[in-house]
Amino acid sequence: MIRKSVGQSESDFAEKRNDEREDKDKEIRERILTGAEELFLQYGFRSITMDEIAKHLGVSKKTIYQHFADKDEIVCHCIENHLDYEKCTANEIWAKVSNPVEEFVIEAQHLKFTTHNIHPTILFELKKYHPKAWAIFQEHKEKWILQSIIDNLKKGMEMGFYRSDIDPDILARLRVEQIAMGFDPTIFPGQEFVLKKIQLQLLEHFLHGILSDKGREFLNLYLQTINEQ
DNA sequence: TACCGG
DNA sequence: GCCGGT
Repeated sequence: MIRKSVGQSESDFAEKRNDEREDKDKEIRERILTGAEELFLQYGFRSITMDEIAKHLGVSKKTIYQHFADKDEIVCHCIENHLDYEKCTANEIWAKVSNPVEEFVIEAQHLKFTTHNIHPTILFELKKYHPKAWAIFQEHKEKWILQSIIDNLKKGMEMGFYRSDIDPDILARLRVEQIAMGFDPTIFPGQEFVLKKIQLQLLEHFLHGILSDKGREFLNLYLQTINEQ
């Protein structure tokens, strides 16, 4: 009995120390990922080297490679983190807005905010040099973004903000590809076009194609009150 | 930090 | 020559 309880408390200690080490590992992993993401977003994946990530964080490359197998793994985790974050903010926006038109507008503002200062060729670097991360992004687009836009369109039709004769499954895909197109530097060369202006134009064009009279009235009034603030 | 190999 | 990986 006694031996058992001593043994247990020893293993408790060991377990506790183990937990603490795992927490530390998690912490440094997250630090590496956030640091890398900052650099990637600003300069792109290709131009940022492992040396620069290490220097940016004030750690050695060795430390980084103790936590990640290679650069590709870091890129993939950055993408996953970023997509989780996007899901969270989308849910927060959905909880706050009063109708689907407002959701589109707030989403676009958020997109404008998050894409402000990001490197325009980032998505095409993913496709070319990090196909695994690209696949993660594509799946997110296909499953999650598409579905939330379909939901938005259906809800807007129910509420009478969108025309009743639109096909949500078709137009949701149009909208998804439209957003992607806005990021395509082969279509909109970065030197000539400003990302946020492109996305805003595309959204307004899309919205005016699906709005009912009621929806258009709301949008005009809504944009007016926003611009006054 | 220096070095190798792609 | 550069950069990921050791």
